[in-house]
Amino acid sequence: MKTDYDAEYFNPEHVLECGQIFRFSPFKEGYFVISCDKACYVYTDGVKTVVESDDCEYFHDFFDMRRDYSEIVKRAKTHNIPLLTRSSEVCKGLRLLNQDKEEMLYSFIISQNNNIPRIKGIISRICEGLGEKRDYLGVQYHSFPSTPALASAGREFFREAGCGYRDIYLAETSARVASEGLSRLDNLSAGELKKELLSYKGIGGKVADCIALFGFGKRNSFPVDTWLEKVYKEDFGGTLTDRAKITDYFTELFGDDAGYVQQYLFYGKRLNL
DNA sequence: GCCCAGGAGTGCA
DNA sequence: TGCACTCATGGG
Repeated sequence: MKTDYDAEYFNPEHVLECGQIFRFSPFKEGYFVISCDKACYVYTDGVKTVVESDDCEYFHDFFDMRRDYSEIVKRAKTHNIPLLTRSSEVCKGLRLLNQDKEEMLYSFIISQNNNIPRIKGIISRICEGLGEKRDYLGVQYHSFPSTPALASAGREFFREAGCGYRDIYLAETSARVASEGLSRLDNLSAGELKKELLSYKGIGGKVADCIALFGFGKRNSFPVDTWLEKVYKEDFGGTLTDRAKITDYFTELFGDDAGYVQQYLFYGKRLNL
């Protein structure tokens, strides 16, 4: 099955390369994208962006197609911040994905003090070791492992997958989630959710904000990493150094658009716009 | 060899 | 509470 969308506010490169997802790779005229145990092929053909999948309904929601991004871009420009204006215009095809909670939880624990190419490699090896084999369009891939599979893998498995010192975080947190589930995180406000996420081993402020934003749809979250620290200093003239306070500054400034703005700024800074 | 990467945990004042 | 130190690992 395939579904096509207006390409103006749906650019696969912007959506995938902006750092919110780690399981995708160039494929034919576009990208092969994996989420949980599902896969799709996404590419742009002229003025249309096409999604091919066995579950187009899932990926319709995954790519956040019910939301009007022209309004988000319009509001971003009203702040008159040069980097944000440039980035939201050049990257107006960027969309925030609605990703799986558990996949985000484990993926962003791995992301701490790490670089994106290596994060992708580690996650890929974990999926190959513990996930289930799948096939779509002749491509072999593995599902993201279930929490029980992760919990029974043991610390040494994660070390061999290249996680480094984060091995213990994954072992402990997956064991905890295996025993108590994640339903305790449902129906919480963004503030309450972050507070709860901070109680897991390996989850600090920045990672909690990423999980809330990408996994729980808390679009008023604003993760501050090394790139956003640089944006804060160079493009907002900020003087604070505490990341928690910088996060507060941005969330108060951008409110319910904070998460979208954060992605425009993060990706725009990395592209040196 | 150095510095950096979508940082967080720990110990100590 | 604040702050320095440490933690694997691969790329540039």
